[in-house]
Amino acid sequence: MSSDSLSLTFPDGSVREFPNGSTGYDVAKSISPRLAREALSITLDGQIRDLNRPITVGGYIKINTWDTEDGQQTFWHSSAHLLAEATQELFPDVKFGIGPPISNGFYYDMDFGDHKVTEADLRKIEQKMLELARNKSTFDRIDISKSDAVALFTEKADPYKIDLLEGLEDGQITLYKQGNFTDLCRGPHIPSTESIKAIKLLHIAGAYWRGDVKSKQLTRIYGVTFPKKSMLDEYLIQLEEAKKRDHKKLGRELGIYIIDSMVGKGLPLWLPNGTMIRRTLEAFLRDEQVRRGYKEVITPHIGNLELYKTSGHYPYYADSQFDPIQVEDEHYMLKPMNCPHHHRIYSSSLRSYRDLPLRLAEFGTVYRYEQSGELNGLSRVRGFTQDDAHIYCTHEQLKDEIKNCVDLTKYVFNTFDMSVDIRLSFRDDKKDKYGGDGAFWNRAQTEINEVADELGLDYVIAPGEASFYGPKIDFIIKDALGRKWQVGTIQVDYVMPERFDLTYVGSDNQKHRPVIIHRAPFGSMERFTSILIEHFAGDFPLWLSPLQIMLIPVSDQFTDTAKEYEQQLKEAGLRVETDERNDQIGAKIRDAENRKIPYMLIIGEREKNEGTVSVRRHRIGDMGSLNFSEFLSKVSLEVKNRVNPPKSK
RNA sequence: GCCGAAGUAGCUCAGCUGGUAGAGCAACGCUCUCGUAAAGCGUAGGUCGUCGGUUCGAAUCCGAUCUUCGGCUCCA
Repeated sequence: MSSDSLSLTFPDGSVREFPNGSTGYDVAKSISPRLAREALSITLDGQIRDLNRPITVGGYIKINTWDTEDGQQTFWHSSAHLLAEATQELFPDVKFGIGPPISNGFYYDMDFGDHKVTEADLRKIEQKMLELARNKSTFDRIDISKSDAVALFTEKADPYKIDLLEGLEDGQITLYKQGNFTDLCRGPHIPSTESIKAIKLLHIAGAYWRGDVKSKQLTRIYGVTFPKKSMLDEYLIQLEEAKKRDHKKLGRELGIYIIDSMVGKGLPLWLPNGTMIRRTLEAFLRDEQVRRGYKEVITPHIGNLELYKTSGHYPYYADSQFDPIQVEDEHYMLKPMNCPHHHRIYSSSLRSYRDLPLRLAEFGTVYRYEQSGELNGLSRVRGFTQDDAHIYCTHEQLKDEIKNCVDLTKYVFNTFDMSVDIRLSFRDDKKDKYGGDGAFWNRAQTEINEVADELGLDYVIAPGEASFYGPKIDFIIKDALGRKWQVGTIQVDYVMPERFDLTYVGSDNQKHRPVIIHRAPFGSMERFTSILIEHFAGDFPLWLSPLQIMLIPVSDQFTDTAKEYEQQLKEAGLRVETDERNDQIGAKIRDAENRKIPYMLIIGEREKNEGTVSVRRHRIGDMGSLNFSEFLSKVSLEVKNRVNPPKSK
């Protein structure tokens, strides 16, 4: 290959030669004029680059249009610059922080001085952005020396940019300029503001500079942009749909839980319907755990402060615990976790290697002080119940036990057809964040990694996300609004056995240290329930639904027949009610549909005579008539198999 | 905790620049005895989150406070 030409490999595997110095635009144009028109950037060997930047080295190339994630990121990154330009026009004294693209749009952190940004400001900035976009300004890349860059931002009196520059090396500093706005930026950007056709600034938030609470709090403006107006409309409709699934809204409408200000912030009260769901979930997991050799225990809601000094949780997590309670001469803590209690159960008798693994499980309620601004419905609370268990095992048993935990966790999520992301949370190099011996840590991380590979898990490794006593496998799920929540977790712990001096007698008649696995498939019953509400949009599978069947007599002369069926269904273990109200059936059906009751049985003259029921399925509609006994066996099977609700729409 | 926004009937919301509150649904009562997403009529329900201030007069303006929501920070 001569230096005058470039060899580019395309996603379909084809390889083509281009003159050295060709731009992404040239390449796109050689494929089709339409692609050239729609291209936003290219990805060359995994790196996103400007469309109009000359390519000097060959490699794997992708042309990024709006339809690709890389294309959207480029688009939104440029949109952040447009937001900054518009803001600068309207508020010339504003200082700029950072403005990256995010998974659904972009933001820019800015220092508005004494000005408080309002909704009205957002609308004005939006208008200015649209106006500037129509100028069709190009995004121009400028290579600059560090000293020139410092001089430029000193002149602009932009302290945050100068702060950023301090962390950068000379020789790799670039600026991007569009219209009258120049920003320190590594890029890349779309060719011109022209393609930004629809803009919505969504909300204002405070954000600390560099994420540090001690730094100045800047004003963050979130926005989203699209190349077509219709896409924005569609996006806004989607947002509305997501809000309809919000567990805080459905939680109230379906009588699942309330948060009462007199009881306290972050302290949910489970209503009868919610309690039914939760108890059913607990029974589901309890049965599965019994099958897998767990023993259930019960421990109190408080514990002596000494317990948490021994574990190291106190004062390590003092900031997120409720203050100790003084009783006579002693101090007690509302328990922030269940482990220490379980460790003491382990210690309560001499353990032989023949006793291991010992798997102690508890639906244990814990209390943590969460900052008030962080509380959120059932997702983030101050008192919650973990489906906790601690597995005490020998080192030889560890990997199999981790596998069993992964298997159980996956079984749980599969039951609900939920997709989860798996994260291996390891430690980073901030040593004081973690307890225990470094050698134990390395061993535990290696073992977790090996298990994940042996099971063929699809995972990402997250340094710095470990707990203080050990690395973990975390299961992460997204809520209706795309926010991520950690649900299940599996943690390997070599630290607590040391701190609590846990031992077992081995076959060699010597004392040995067990290893502990902490695990919770649901994580927290509160959070998991919130995720379930949003996952099913309130349409729970039959086995979980608080009320499974509503009997609807056509008029009150059929109420007796309905009540007979109600009795038989109850005896079969189903949750049933008869709607005896003096309403027309249309109204009763509508009411049952709104309450998201899985089955409605309509009973009138015909059914009474034939011994049948007319079956209506929530969201599906009339399913015709069945003999009562046929219906009973159908629903019994549906409960037994934990069938997920039919998907429509 | 910090930044921003919002609190009017059980729920969803109206109430313009100050003249002491209004609708729909739900609830309750009566009538209708009804066939797959809303029958008709009527009744009751609010010291407008709370406290203070301005004013002849405050749901409306100002301050404080509480709660909730969206973020930030934190998360064993």
